Amino acid sequence: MSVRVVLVDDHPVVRAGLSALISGTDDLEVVGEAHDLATARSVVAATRPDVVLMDLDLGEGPGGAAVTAELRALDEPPRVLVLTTYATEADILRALDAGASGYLLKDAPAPELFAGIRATARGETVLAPSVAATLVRRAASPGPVVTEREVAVLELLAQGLGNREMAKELFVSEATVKSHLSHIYTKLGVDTRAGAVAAAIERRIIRR
Amino acid sequence: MSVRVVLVDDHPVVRAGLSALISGTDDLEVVGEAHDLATARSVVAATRPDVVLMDLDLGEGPGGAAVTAELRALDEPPRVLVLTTYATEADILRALDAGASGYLLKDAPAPELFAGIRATARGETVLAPSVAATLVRRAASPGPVVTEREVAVLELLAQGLGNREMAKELFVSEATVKSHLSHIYTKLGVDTRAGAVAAAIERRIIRR
DNA sequence: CCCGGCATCATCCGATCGGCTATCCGACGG
DNA sequence: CCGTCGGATAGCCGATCGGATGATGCCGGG
Repeated sequence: MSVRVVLVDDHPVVRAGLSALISGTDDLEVVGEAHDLATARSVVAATRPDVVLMDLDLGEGPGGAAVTAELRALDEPPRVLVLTTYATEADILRALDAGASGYLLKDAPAPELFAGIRATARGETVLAPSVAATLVRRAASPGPVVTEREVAVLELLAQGLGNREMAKELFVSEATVKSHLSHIYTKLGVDTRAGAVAAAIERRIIRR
Repeated sequence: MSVRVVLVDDHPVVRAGLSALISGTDDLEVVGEAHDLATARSVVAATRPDVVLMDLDLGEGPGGAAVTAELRALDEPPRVLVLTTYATEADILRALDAGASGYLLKDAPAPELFAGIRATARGETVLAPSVAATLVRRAASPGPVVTEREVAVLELLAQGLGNREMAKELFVSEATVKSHLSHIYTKLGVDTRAGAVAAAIERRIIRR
C-alpha cells in the first residue's frame, strides 16, 4: 500500500528528478505529473493521489498557491506538500493559507523529502527548518508584522507605482494607501519608499 | 565514445533528475556530481569531463559563475554549459564572461537539453532563445551601463536616504544627486526611487 | 582636434510624498 | 459588552521629488 503522489512543477527536469528519486523507494509512487493549473486539476481528478508535491512558481499563469487552493476545494482533497525554492514570509503564509499541509525547500536531501511525503500522507504537518524558524519568529515576536494588505502595497511599491496607481490597483482610495505606507514605515523602521523596498526585500517579505 | 558530463547544482532533486534523464541516452554519461565549488573542483579534477552542467544559484557560498571561472582556469578546462532558472542580463553576462560555452534554461525540454550538451561537447555555443534575444537586444543598443557614481547613489538610495543626505554623503551638491538619479531612471527604465531600488537589486547592480 | 560620455552644478515648478489627526466599521476575544 | 486590531477614508501642509533645461570641465577615442 504505497503512497500515491502527483507532481506539480513547471520544470521537466525537476519532475523527472522527483520521479527518479521516488521510484527508488518501495513505499512511494508517482501516479501523475502536471505543469499548470488545468493539467493539475484533471490529473488529480483522474488519479486521486494521497499527496500532491507542489511547486509555487509555475511560470506563466496561476501560481502554486492558487492551484493548492483549488485542489483543496475538491470533495476529497489530496494533501498538498509545497516543495519550492524560495521561502519568503509571504510565500509561506499564502501557501499554508491555501491549505498546504507542509512546506519543504528544494535543497532538501532526498531522505528528508521522502520522510516529508510519508508524514504528509499520514496527515502530519512538515516544515523545513528555515520555514519553521520564520513562522516561529513571526509568532514569537510581539513585534510588528506586516499585514496582508501591507504586503500587497509593498509589492506594488517595488514596481515603482505611485500612491494613485497603487490605489487604483488595490481598489481603495489614495488615503488608504498612504495609511498602509505609514504603517509599513513604522514596522520596517524606515521612512521612505525606497528604504521600505530595500528592507522588504532584505527581510524576504517580498521577492524580486 | 560518449560525452562525459559532470553536474553542478545544489539541489539533489535536480541532480537526480538530470542524471535520470541523461542515463536514458546512449551517448551521454554522468561521471560526477557536485553541489558547491570545493566539490566541483575535486570532482572535475578526478573525472576530467567533457562538459560541466552548471547551475548559477548554488545557495550559500560562491555562485555558479565563480565556479565556472575557476574550472575554466584549469589546464585542460572542461566546457561549461550553464543550466539555470533565471536569465537576467547580469546573470548571462557574468556567466559568459566567466567562460561558459552556453546558457540554457531549466524549463527546456529534455531533447533540447541533450542537443545542447552534445553541441557544447563539440565546441559549439548554445543559447536558449530568450537568452539569445537578451544578448541581441543588448548588442543592438549601445547599452547603458550604470556608472560607478550612479551605483554609489543607488546604494544610498536603497538605504532610504533623501537627496540632501545623499549629497552630503557623496560630497556633491543636491543638484548632482538629482542629475545622477535622472540618469539612473533612464537607464533602468523606471521613474521612481522605489522602482530604481527594486530594479537595481533585480539586476544585481547592488546587493542587499 | 573634436566629439561624446561622465561628473558637476544651477534654477524653476508642478506633482507627490510623509506626517498628523480623526472617524468609521467589522471581527475576534476577554 | 467592550477593547483591540486591521482596514478604509478624509483633509491639511510643509518637505521633497521628478522633469525640463542649460552650463562647465575633464578625459579618452576616432
